[in-house]
Amino acid sequence: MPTLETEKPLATREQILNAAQDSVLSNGFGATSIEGLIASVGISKSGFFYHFKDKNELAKALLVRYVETDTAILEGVFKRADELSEDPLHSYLIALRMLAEIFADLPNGHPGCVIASVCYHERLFSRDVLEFSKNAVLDWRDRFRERLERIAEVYPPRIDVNLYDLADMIGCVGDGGIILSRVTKNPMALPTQINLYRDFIRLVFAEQSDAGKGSAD
Amino acid sequence: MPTLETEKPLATREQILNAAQDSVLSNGFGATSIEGLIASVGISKSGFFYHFKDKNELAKALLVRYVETDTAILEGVFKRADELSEDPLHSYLIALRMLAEIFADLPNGHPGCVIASVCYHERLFSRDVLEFSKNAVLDWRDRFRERLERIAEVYPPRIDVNLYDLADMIGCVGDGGIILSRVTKNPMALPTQINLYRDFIRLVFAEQSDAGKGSAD
DNA sequence: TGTACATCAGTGAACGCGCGTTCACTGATGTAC
DNA sequence: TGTACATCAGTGAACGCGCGTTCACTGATGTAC
Repeated sequence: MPTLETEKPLATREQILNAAQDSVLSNGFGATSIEGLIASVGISKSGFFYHFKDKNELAKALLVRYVETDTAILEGVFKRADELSEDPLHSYLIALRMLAEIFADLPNGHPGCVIASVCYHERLFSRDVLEFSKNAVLDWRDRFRERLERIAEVYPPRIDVNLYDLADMIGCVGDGGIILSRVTKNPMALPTQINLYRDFIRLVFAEQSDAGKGSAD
Repeated sequence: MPTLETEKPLATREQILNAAQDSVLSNGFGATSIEGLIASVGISKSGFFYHFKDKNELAKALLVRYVETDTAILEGVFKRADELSEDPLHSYLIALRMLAEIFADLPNGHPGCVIASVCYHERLFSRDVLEFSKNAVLDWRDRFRERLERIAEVYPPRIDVNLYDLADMIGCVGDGGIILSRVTKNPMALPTQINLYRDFIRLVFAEQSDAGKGSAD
């Protein structure tokens, strides 16, 4: 009586990363001990060092995995938004709404941003880890900025605004929203703030005097 | 030949807190060792324990001091802004500009937010520390919200917006801006984001059809 | 003014535990011929 | 198909260092009478 083939074995390395991310985001990297991780995963200490040559290698792997996951989520959201509307502003607003909904649907709220955690432990990590972190942020900025440029071509901005900064702002509101959610223990704070950024975008680009073309909502 | 009386002795306790804040914001609390602190301050380990009964007491003192300082800065900014304009929107916009300038003038950028650091180490701290942190955020929200209410009475908001959320947003943009500044190593990212929030406020409340009363800038 | 005591701001030595890391080893599975 | 070797995914024991904390003590200053 064989069970379904869809059961996931969940590789040991992945289990370690899950336990590590949970601990790093709630205890900090310095208070995340290998001893604690192996206890929660159920392997020996040598088992850990088979997967990661040292603790710094664990941090790097954690960061890489987080950035890859987040980038994939972002790409997915933009792809679906583009399928729903060809208008760049429409699509951008839909994507933001989707992001807010994804975070609102997480049962315990957003688990925390590994990039933010790394930046508050910066003296612990090597230059390449910090560079990777920076490049991820610049990549996300570029993805948003490129869409904002396309919007600005169709909808001239109502105020003089730098599109790089406006692209950065979603990351700021996101990271700040996560902190606000955690501190106030209110998971909805993050999606609420994302929707507020969305309102800002609408005010900057839409609802011009040509009201005939319909709401962008 | 006595030196000026204005020379500050800088109490040992204050020196410890300065060294601790620097380390906590750049290494994290777990990787901040008492051994390291006493080395940089130049006292013995027992000297440290004379001032703080344990490491958690240090965290609490750090948080309390940070919140008090930040609250004082905020109160000062609002007070000066109120002296410069009686109009609630004007005053709010002036205060935001001042905040952005204060951060822009810090030579190495904002040192980091202790509240944010605490929230990314939450499992390390006792309930009262987390409560204190939460209350500080709720207090700041209230200070901004109360001003936004007064603005909304004079300038009906152009969009349907929750003033609590709009008050929270400055904190989010601030915390997110600090992270952006650190990750991209660009101290100007934080003041730039604050000015972007300021643009949002202007779009929400000002530049209504009654253009006769002059720019709010 | 002198003396007794209290408080302040620490020192110095010792404690045991847990940490990250290393090393020699192993049993199961995969591959070459 | 059998045998030899390589790789994978770990185990178990030991290491020394640094950590937070405790304890008995101290010299300088402040206060009571």
